[in-house]
Amino acid sequence: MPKRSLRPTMRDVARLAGVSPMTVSRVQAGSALVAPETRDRINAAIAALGYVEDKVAASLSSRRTGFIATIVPTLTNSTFADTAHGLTEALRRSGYQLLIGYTRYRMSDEESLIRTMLERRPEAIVLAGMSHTEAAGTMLRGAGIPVVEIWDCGEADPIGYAVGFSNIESGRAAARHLIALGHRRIGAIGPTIGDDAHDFRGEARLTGFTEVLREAGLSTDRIVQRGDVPLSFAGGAAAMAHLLDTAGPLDAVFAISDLAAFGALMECQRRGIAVPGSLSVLGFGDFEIGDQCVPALSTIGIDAEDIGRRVGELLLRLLPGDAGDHGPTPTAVTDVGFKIVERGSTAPRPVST
Amino acid sequence: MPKRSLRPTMRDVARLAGVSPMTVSRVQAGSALVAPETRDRINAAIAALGYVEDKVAASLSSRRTGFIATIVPTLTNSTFADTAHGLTEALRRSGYQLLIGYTRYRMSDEESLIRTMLERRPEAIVLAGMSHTEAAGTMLRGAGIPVVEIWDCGEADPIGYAVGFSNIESGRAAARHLIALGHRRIGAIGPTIGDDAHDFRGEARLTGFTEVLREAGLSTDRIVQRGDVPLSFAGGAAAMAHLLDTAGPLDAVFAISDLAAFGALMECQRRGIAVPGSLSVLGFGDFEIGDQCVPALSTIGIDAEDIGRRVGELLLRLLPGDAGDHGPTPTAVTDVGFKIVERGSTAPRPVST
DNA sequence: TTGTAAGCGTTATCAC
DNA sequence: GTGATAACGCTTACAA
Repeated sequence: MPKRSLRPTMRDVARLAGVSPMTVSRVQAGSALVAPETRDRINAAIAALGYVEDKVAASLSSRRTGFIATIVPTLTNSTFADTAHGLTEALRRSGYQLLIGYTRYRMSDEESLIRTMLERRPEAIVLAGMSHTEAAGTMLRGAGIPVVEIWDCGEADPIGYAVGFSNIESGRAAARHLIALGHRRIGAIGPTIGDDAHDFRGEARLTGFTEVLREAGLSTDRIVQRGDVPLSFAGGAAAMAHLLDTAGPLDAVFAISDLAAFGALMECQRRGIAVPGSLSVLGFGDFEIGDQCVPALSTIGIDAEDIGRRVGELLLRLLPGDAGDHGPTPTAVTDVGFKIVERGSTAPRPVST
Repeated sequence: MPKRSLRPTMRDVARLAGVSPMTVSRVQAGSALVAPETRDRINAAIAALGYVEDKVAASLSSRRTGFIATIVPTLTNSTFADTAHGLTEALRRSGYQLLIGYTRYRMSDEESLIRTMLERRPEAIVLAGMSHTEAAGTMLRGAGIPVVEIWDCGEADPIGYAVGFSNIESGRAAARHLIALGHRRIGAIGPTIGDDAHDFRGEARLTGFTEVLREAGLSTDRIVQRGDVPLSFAGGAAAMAHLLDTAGPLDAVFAISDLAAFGALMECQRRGIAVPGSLSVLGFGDFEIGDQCVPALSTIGIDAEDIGRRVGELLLRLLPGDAGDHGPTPTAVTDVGFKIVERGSTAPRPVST
């Protein structure tokens, strides 16, 4: 029997207002079935005591925590932060609370995070990617709540729902675009494939890219995978340096992330290599930096915030809400697509050369 | 009386293992006071049923939620994401869970977020800045849990603890640095001061900067505050364009964030203005991008991740932990300081001119 | 080493 | 409109 709480409880409020706890509970829940005077008296008591509802107890009793578990690879990358932002905004007025965790791109972290989050009894779980450990898959399937996999779709069946795009297809599109510009000696930059740490989506993009190069009869020798997951500025610059030092003449380079592409761009700048004059650089993700740098970065555009927003709308329809009718049953897969954003870092291959 | 849960409870595990729920609870808590065989039997039952502990109930009963509430202005900015990361890492093995919320730099959002988070009964609350609404201050003081204000310190007394640095002093240091390089016609870039949306820390930096300019007898007319909070790439570029268009000759510019400084740098590049040849640019924050761009950005360095780490260590000492001795009582204020990082975007004023 | 009893602060349910 | 009662699934405190 723990020592009595320092904070006022609903009982304290009820006592002060001269009603039963149940009536206070009704006021908290915004029920209209309370007499206006009673409500005022209760609100006065709440203010007087500085009462703050205990949602832990409320959650246990009502069996609704209002938590949405969200698991992403990293927070440090604006992409997933944007998605979390979109999700938060979509959920803003609904009273749901995001429970955010990140995996550092490690499957083992993801697995333990899923368990930890499930212990908090979220009403839904949102996580990046379609690849999980076996134990993770079992937990997700047995969780009894909506599961939404994001940032990828099209290749495999989702556990529950999926909101994303085809990473493989986006990689293929990148390759086709560079080929269409007349480039032939094409390179690509991706991260090292680790044991536990994986950027599955970046790898899928590289896979699609490689496929198209091969189909076009072009060499895939200029595809480098080096640097820690996730590849950032410095990793992109280092990979570019490696390409430049060892791969011979080069027409164009695709990086699996704008961060790496920007690093590559800066490496070119440092070496006095004209972009796009003598080398085209194509990024991925449409990060804000690509729009601002000089030259502006051509990229494959993904609307990260929109992914979050759509997940929020999906959840609002899936979860029992006070809004009543939630429309038709949602489809399992939402493909938000991608688009090629042509800016200043890509150009047709010069006629001479 | 809600419908019986679909998930197995501790009772189910206990029944299957032929023990009382209390013994299962002990196993979950990692108590050594359980016979090895009993433990094995219970773990087998847990695995067989796919039992996942209900921390909602555990929290209510034990009065320990394991939540640390964390409120930052934005997640989209790598700075606060880094701090959250540092905090998470410091807390990783302790079993505490971050409850992250962001205010969009709005005091009203902060206030409602504090209330929402307090309802979840966190064991500590961490939030950016020392400025809060009156109601927020009241809630924080009455919360009965450790309060840690971060990213600023030195000017006011913290509610509980503070981990940060003096933003005013950092602005002063920025001005002194540019003056010491010989610059006289000095500008600065900050965001618009909104009604509800405030970047108090950025404003404080600008205040310190302005003070020193004034003390040195230099004009403060080149200090522009425009663009939405928080100032990012595009805002910095626009402010730089404005300065260049209207402020006449300019020796150097300080931006209250590296993001804005990078935008300013790119604007110069677009206009063919040599940096640092004819204009020095100084940023703030030591974001990764400043280290990678060309020219590399001189900046005021703050170790964002370290702030989070220190908060985590502070909390570990403050909170009742299984570790027993937590060392001496922590001091109220931890100043992590800042340092001037000289890179390629600043240079002494050319002798001629 | 294990079990019993009571209760954490709220809400569902049903009676008044 | 309002209240009494019984949970929600777990842990504290103490007994055995």
